[in-house]
Amino acid sequence: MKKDLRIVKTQASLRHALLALLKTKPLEAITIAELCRLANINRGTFYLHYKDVHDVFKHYLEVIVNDLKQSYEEPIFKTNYNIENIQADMIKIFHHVKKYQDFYQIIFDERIPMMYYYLFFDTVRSFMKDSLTNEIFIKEQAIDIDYLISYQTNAIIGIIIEWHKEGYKTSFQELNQQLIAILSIHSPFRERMKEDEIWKKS
Amino acid sequence: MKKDLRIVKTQASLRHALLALLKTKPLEAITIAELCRLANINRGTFYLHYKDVHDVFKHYLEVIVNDLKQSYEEPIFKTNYNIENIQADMIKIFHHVKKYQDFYQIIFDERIPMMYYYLFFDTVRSFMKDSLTNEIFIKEQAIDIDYLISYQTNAIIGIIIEWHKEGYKTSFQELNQQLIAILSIHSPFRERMKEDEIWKKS
DNA sequence: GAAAATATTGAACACTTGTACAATAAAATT
DNA sequence: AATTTTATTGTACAAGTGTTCAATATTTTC
Repeated sequence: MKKDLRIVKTQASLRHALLALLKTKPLEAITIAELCRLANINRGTFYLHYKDVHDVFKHYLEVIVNDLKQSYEEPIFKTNYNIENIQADMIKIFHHVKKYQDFYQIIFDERIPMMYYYLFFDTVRSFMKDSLTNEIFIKEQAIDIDYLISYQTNAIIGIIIEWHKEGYKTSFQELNQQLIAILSIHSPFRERMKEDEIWKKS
Repeated sequence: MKKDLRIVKTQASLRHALLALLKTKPLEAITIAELCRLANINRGTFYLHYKDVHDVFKHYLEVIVNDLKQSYEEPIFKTNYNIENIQADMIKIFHHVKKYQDFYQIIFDERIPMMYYYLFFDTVRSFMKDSLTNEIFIKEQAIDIDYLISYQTNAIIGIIIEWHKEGYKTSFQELNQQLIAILSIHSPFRERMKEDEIWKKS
């Protein structure tokens, strides 16, 4: 069985209409009615395929997220978890966000529902999980791996939030430099701990 | 000049009606029309005070956020940035979220706009800023402090997101234990770096 | 307490939303 | 090419949205 051409045509028409409208107004201002008018689709037909305008937009986010996922298929030698690998992984994310800046500006908009944030979060989180799960140092601690991964994931997204609030002015190379610098100090306690160690040894 | 009693009465009435409705249905399902019916307020009057239902809900979030802020007024000896202070600071946040779990369940709901997330983020961020700005180790590096603070802030919220997805089953004491454990390994690179250091010294 | 100021009301408007259903059109199947 | 299947349409409906305006009610000010 093949997919009904009418369905393909209807959905494509609505998606294209959404892209067109996004050039003139914010996502939250686009109504189902005007989307259907522009797409030449009966409004009743809309509800046979989508729940709301976000449902249509979600398609594009899935395309974008798949592009990000695909960039992680590249065979990087990941036997050891080190700063070069993390750097290579995270710069991909920054590059990706910059590439689709127009979309991420929508996704991080304060009027937009959290669902897009979570979709992005879950995607980045899956990469983070792949990188972390086989590390021995975690098993030594009484750490719930899920909390650790969410901690690390959201930290990275925290940088992107700051980037967003800044209007994406910083280049993604510079952003990557910032991340490396932040990771190099490891945690706010590093200096203090070092002092402690020195003190203990003296 | 004093505040008009009619305004006070109207807004209070709408706010109370919202609380009542929240016990029966999710925030996103509450319409302006039914809110006004329950509050005995003319729908036209609603628009003189609020833009939408979220605008009414925002009031409660501000009350909650102020409660969190107030808990940071407590005089804690913060001359040195160390793990005990961070522990004391962050356990407050977890305790706070648990205390207002009913609200944070709404705030982190995927259907709800990002605005609440940002309001919470900005609040936690301001605490983080106070803790970090005077640290010398930052000035040594070429780190944009804003990126570092947003990184740290969102990392903490990442734990809360995980908590939320889990249904707040974990106790906030246990959650705090997790945070301490995560912070103790500093970063995923710590073990690796240690190895490097050992290697260099041998 | 009277006058001035202003918040609230009710009614109306064009518009959107979500749903239902029979009629129609277009695709897939044979 | 004829038949079956199903997606789309047009229409209708009750409810919500956002705005306007004159009439009314309430509060503040003097």
